[in-house]
Amino acid sequence: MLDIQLIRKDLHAVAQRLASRGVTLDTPRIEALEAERKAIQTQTQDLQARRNQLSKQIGMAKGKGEDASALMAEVGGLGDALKASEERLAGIQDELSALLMSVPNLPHESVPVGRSEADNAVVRVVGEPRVFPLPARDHVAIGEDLDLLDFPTAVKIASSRFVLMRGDLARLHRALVQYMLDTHTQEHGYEEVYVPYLVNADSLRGTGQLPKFEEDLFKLSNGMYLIPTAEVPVTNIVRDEIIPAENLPIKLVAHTPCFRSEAGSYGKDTRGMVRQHQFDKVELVQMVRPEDSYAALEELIGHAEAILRGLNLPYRVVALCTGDLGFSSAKTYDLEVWLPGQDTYREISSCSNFEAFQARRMQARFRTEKDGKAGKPELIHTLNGSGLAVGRCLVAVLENYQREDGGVDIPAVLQRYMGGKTRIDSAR
RNA sequence: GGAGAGAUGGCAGAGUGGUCGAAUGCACCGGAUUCGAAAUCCGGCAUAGUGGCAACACUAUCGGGGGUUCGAAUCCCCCUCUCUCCGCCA
Repeated sequence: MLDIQLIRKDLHAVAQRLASRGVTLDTPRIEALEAERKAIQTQTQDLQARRNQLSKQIGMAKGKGEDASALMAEVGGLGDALKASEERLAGIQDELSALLMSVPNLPHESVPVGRSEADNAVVRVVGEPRVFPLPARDHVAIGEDLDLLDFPTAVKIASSRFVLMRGDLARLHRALVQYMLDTHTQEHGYEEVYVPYLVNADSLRGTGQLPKFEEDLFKLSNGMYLIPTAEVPVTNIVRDEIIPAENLPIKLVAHTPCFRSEAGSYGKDTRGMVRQHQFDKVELVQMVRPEDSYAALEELIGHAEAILRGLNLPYRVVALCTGDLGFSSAKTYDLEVWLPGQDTYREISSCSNFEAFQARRMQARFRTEKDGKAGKPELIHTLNGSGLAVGRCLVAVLENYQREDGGVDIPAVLQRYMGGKTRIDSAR
């Protein structure tokens, strides 16, 4: 959510910045609503003040045993006008807040201006794609030939866009999780948290998935939702909290499954485990002071990169352009890993600075002390990034570490989580 | 799942229709006292919003939502959560 004060003060500048992401703000509607809100709110409050004053007089008169019927008649005359005024005000405020909740964040000034993915800026390229003597196979062929990757059975059990992994592949998946968690907790200073995988609507509103993106979520019959990312439960830890300034920054890491309905993505990435209804992710979340958030974003993308460097996977860092930014983000870097089987870079992590956008929705604040005096609560800045998407990372390992004999080498950093194994061989 | 009790300021806890945004205590902040501290005394101490250059004024908020009333922390309805007991359970 944007700052309503900013919208009141500088509506056209806000509209201009939103235009760079391809969003049109209905400025005449907002201006009209604001003007009416101002008039009606003042009128309502005046009427309420009058009612309160008269009611108090009635109380005093009755206390003294005096007749209060004249006063009661006067305040009775206020009733209809007050009720109408209050209802009108509530209507305007509902409309304004609905409008405000559906407005995306403003892009940071450093974000490249552009309309689509094609306009994103490559920030750096790390590692060189390995050259294979034969055309590289994709992870589906590799995994199925090893008898460790099974889509048909997953379809039988659940539906399309689910996967079943067996044996060493399932273990390699777990090894990736362990490696990521250990690296982030032991080397990057994150605290590991275990969180609910079901969340309520308030939490989803807090991080920005609701109200606009309900169709992307799995909703349960009790009104709760399966989490689409650990960002939701982890970031909402600080919802409605006032954090002592000395506790910042807060750096949390969580491993969770993620559930996405993938509505509207029919036909995209139908082969393999790149786009699934259920996948695991290790998620990094930071809550920081506003002045520190852009430094924290650089740190965050570095932490995600460290995993790929440790696995010796080629990748590149991309700065999303204004038109490609997510709803809540002010600035996003994507991490794209090289997939030899697809002969392309594919997104494996997304690191974003939301500035105060989520914090304002969540009322997540911190309190500073100035000269020993408690200062006013101020909104924190929130960030998060995948560190990394586990399923896609597994795909990258399979495709980059494939052997000509059909086996897969196990990256050196994962071998300790694989009981010392150095390669996965066919069971056949 | 069944039965009962409860939710009030940072904490504890009063308040059951009227000058209640809310007694009192603790905690916290400022001052007095002190060489300094403790103790004591005095004062302050919620959040959000609206109008205003400002001083300030007004409005809303006693778990959440709705209702009754001139007036609701207080009465009524719905919901959520917490606690106790029973049942079930990894």
